[in-house]
Amino acid sequence: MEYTIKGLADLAGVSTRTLRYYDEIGLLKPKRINEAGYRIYGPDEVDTLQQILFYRELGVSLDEIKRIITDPDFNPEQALLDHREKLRARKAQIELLLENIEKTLNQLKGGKPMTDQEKFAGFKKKLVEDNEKAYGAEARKRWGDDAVDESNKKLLNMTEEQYQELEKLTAELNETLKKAMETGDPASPLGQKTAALHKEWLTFFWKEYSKEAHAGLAKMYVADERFKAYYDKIQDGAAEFLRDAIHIYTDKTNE
Amino acid sequence: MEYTIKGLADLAGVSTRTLRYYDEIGLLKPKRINEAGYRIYGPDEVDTLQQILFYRELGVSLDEIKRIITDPDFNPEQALLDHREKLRARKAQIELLLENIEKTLNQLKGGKPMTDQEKFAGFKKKLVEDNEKAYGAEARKRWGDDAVDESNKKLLNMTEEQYQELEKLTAELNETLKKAMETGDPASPLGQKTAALHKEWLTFFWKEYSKEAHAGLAKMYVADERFKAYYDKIQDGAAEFLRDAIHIYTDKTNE
DNA sequence: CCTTGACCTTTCCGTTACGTCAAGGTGTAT
DNA sequence: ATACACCTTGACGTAACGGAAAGGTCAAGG
Repeated sequence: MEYTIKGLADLAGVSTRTLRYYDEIGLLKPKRINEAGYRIYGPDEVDTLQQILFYRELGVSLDEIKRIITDPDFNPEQALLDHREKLRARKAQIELLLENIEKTLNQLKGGKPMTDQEKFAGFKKKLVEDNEKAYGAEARKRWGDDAVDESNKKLLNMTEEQYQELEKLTAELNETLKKAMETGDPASPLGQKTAALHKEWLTFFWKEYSKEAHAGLAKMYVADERFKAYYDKIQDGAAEFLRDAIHIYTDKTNE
Repeated sequence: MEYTIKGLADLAGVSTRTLRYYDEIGLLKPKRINEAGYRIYGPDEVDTLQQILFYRELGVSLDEIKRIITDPDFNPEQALLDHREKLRARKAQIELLLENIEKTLNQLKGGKPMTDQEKFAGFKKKLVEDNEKAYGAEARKRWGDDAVDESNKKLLNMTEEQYQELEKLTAELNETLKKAMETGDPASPLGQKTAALHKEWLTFFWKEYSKEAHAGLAKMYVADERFKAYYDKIQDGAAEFLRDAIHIYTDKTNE
């Protein structure tokens, strides 16, 4: 099937100006030009336009799209799989915004107030994209740790200030844990200060604190390899020490 | 809570440049300017920015947003309800695109081929918006029948050509129906031609044709007030006549 | 006290992805 | 033969910022 410029434009729901522009920048050249100078598009161009629109829909710049689809290694199937992932992420974002609306409506009707943070949940589209790019170890090499940390911070929806406070608290926690381990006793004042700091640290991530959950997390610190490795890097046996300290801490405040 | 420009920017996930621009165009003025000339934002500005971002997310121009939120009749709750509707529509559009991807992937793997129309299903975002605006009888007054017809055509995902063919066919069907009714006999050649034309007309909307479904639709034409009114406007009793003609037609080709 | 470094200001030019004329050629249905 | 709906190439306009220049402000640390 062959199309004139308006035929293809109507088919795809874009303007003829758009198709001429795509021709101009070399993104989508017509299959041929007829005697009268008209642009004639064929089946291949139809499929390419479909791919272009998928990328455009996802906010990729035309320049980038051109780079991608003219790449000799371009794999249409993989591209579609990528699109699917992105679209699912976008769907999730919309669901976040819908939740946000429900909360805001609730607040308007005299329900519980929202924090300023919550008011902007779901809007950080670009940041989510950045995170996607930054995902994985390879990203750290390509953009450096700073970029990845930046992205994480944004994902956590924190202000600069809060993030710095978290960093400080993390450092203090690790420092105190190290010192406490020198005493060798999880029940010692330093050991218990570590547990208290850990509770404070947790409030950055948890909406509500409960002793049970805290104690449960402590157990997991030893059971889960990833957590264990993180704490053992500070000092060998740190995960176990922290677990014990937390258990004593949560038991103590229980009575 | 008060924020400096970067504080609010970080909170909302926008750039400071964006906030300065919003100030410049009068969309979001800071609560006050301090002695040093710094922009200081308060709680009201936080809430306004949230509303702005909702509208922006939905593709409303900043000019339009300004008009909306400075309107003395502006109702924040109604606005949120509107946002919710739009977001749900967008979610539906994404689901359409996801279906499109599945189909395209299936075709790549040697599954059944897609029509060129299908390849662009889900992309007509602007057209869907237009349709939303054009929805309801009031819209016909405001934009005229042409605009609404245009929108309908696009929604049906037809090319200009196909649409013209449909219009022609519709006219021919109505014409033939009128003439056939003069004979008074649904079984007459003209009556049967009407039924045949109706079948052809149906293929514009149905993916697959079956005599049973066709006969069923004919019954509905009489039972459903809306359909009955449409055909009776052509001539009184037209719905019944067409139903009978179709029943004879589908019975005949049955044997 | 003085210097850093992260903030803040205004001004101005650049960019992307087209929309919108303008001025003219083409194709075909009546 | 004349509409009328197509097509062409310029060329200018636009929205919503990004980014750089040139400079003022402020809290923290040596």
